Amino acid sequence: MPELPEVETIARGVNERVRGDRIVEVWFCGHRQPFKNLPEIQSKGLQGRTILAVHRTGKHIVCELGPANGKPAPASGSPLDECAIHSSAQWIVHLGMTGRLLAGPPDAPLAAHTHARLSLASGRELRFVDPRRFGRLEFRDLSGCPGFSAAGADPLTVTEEEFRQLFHGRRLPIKAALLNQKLLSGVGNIYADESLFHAGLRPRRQCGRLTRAELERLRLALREVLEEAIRMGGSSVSDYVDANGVRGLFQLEHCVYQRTGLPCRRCQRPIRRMVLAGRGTHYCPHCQH
DNA sequence: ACAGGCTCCTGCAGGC
DNA sequence: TGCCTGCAGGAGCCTG
Repeated sequence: MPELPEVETIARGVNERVRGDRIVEVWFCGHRQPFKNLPEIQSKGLQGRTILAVHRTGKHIVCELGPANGKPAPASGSPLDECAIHSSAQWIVHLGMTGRLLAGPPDAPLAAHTHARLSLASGRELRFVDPRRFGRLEFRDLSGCPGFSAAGADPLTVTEEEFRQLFHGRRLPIKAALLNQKLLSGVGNIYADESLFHAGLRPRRQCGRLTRAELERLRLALREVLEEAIRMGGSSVSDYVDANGVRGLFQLEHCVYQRTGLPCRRCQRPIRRMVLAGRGTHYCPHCQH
């Protein structure tokens, strides 16, 4: 399931391949599910636009687009901020659990559950594939509404003070809070479990009762785990692949996630599993307090 | 306002 | 072997 590191990896890969390319033709399959606004609106909106840049915001992939039938993209290498200023529309992709965004040759075999195909002027094709259809696609014309921004703080850049404020006075378990995208954008089940292990905190701890030192340990653990996972191209559990269709390696580094009954990498005692906030939750009862 | 539970959806694993 | 059931989960919605 794609979380921040997987989405970051995909966004970087797609950006390298399609930046500066122009959308020539759009094909959507008829399923209602993945479209936040109507496929006809998205199709019409996307056609003829140049992809200025592709980047990650929370768990969303944002394609910054130039004006309809407008000028070609700015020279490559120009900073993203500059592109964002000139961006006149966005295509926002959320991968849900099983979504893939692939940039490849048009004659690549068509995967089952392909919901969108964007033909590009270079001859490449950008495809959105999503078997479980939890993913979402949205087109935004920025002349009519503001650009997309994640609801929560980015766990890679959130400061100590901001982080503390997010959890202050809340009574829900820290694991549930980490999964709440309105607080932090980008953390999902894998990295919530892994960061709580590295911070030595039990997932059920009430967030309002964590000490200042514990919260800071968690913030740093979260950042370290996410940055390391990005370096390794993400975690490939389920069927995650990057923009090239290549699997990540961070699943080999997991300390608790999906390691129920296996020995803890630190104390050798068995990892336990429970259900919390409706999610499978993995922890070491000896190393986490 | 907040917290918890249900729902969507499909592929896969396990049991019989 | 083949069928059936249960489980996995992000996020929006509903309820208490």
